[in-house]
Amino acid sequence: MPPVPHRTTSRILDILETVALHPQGISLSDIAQSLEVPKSSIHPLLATLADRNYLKSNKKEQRFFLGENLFVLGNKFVNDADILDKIKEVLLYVAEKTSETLYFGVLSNLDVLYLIKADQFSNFRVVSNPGNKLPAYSTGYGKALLSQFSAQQIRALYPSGTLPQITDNTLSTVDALNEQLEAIRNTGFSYEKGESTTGIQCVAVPIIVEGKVLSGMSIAVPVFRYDDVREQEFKAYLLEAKQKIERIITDNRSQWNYS
Amino acid sequence: MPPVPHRTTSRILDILETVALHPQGISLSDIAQSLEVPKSSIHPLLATLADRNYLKSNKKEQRFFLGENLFVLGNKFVNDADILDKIKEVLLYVAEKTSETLYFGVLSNLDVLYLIKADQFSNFRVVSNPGNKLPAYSTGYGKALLSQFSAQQIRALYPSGTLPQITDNTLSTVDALNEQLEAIRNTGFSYEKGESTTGIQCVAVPIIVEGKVLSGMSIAVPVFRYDDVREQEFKAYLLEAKQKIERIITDNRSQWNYS
DNA sequence: GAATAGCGTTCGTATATACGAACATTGGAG
DNA sequence: CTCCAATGTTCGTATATACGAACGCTATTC
Repeated sequence: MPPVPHRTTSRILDILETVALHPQGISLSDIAQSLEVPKSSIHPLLATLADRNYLKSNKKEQRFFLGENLFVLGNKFVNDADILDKIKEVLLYVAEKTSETLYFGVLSNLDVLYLIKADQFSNFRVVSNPGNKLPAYSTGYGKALLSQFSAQQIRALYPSGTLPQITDNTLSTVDALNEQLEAIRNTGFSYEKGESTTGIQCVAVPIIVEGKVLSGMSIAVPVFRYDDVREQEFKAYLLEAKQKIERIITDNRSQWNYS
Repeated sequence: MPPVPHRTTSRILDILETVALHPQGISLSDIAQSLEVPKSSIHPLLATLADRNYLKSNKKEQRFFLGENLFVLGNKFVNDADILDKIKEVLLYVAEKTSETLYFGVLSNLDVLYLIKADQFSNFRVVSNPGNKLPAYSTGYGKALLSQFSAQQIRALYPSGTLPQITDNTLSTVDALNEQLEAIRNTGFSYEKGESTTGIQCVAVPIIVEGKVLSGMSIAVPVFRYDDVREQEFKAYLLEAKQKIERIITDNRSQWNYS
């Protein structure tokens, strides 16, 4: 933590995030207005970011887009170490056995960040849906990740006591969340029923290494393919995969820089 | 172009790129030494980048790594529009038909940037992954992309007249490159024989929309699976895919912000 | 266990940068 | 065709920031 956050650095990150929020492009003036800073203050920053290909400027339409070098950096984050490849193999195995979709990710502040998605059909290695974030309390593996915190800590993380709704089924209160987290700590399994995407149910487990919840994994299933029998099957595969992955992480501890 | 490049912005990008070059982590002092700036100058920048999760600091080992939010931004670059998904489908079709690996990418300065890779098997050790860059002159589709420039322009882009070697087979002179580019302009096909990865041959085509070379696509094949008969087959599939992709781009012109 | 070498951290001041206002340019409306 | 309302751009000065040196901390070495 700096004495105060470095202003220019914060602004550059704000700029990138603002541009990211506008896939159709955004003008210098709109960025300035959105950040509540003078146009002239961010003008040189934008010019440099564009010059270095971290932003792309469409000069005709006077709009800025994200630049290719962000893609390059973003991929370096996951591609350098092969530990994620090994984990993906485990996920693919379960995806093939169950014909359902597996997710693997970590906690990023109060959001879950999808690092890997594995399903039967799109098993080529393009960073696609990974990279998305969702509020942790609204997803199966998000709740698995939150289970590392005590009820008291959870209350401190969500001081308002209420949780913004994503769907009709999203948990709405911190008390309800804490109740589920307690169950997760006791049983080792986390459940989600259409709380982030209507029509999708999940079972999830936390990945725990040396007593710490490092990441989580979930299997996502359309409601119409979900029943009690299959749930038992999913849980068995999840447990098997969990152990494999915890072993992989233990054996490659130095490569784990994701949480 | 700014009056002069904005110093702080440049430094932040330099920091990120320096950290990216050190997957095993790098200390504040080493970053400072590498950029030839005082430690105290970048200290607040690093603290802010880490605080915002664009860098991750391992405080025990005093090392910095790339942070998850770079992954988030990098994925926004490709995920927002579904145009790349559509192109991916075309590549996957050819990958299945030929059982070989397809690449799709764009020019980024003098490098080729891999945007999509499509192959049948996910766990194969691969030439390159999306997000990687290679010198354009050393790859099949890189040469396809360079074919949009005249011999004179190419000489201006590589003023030394010589090309750094990647493998034993990399083209070594700009004259040799220009000779091949002329052939590409005439035939529409670009060839590579182990010039970036020993043992891999490529055939590639440029993707041309409204007279402009926007991107390129290649099929990468181990030498031992490559022969004249298959080459004809590859070229037929590439032509078919090229037309499909050019159509996709034409129909989704507004989504194309990649080059 | 003392000494050392490396690291991150702090702080006052020289210096680069951010700001606001005025200017320039473009596209669209009347 | 003219005007207007956007946009991006420039420039001098107030201001935040970068610098260098000194400090403190930790871990390794002898």
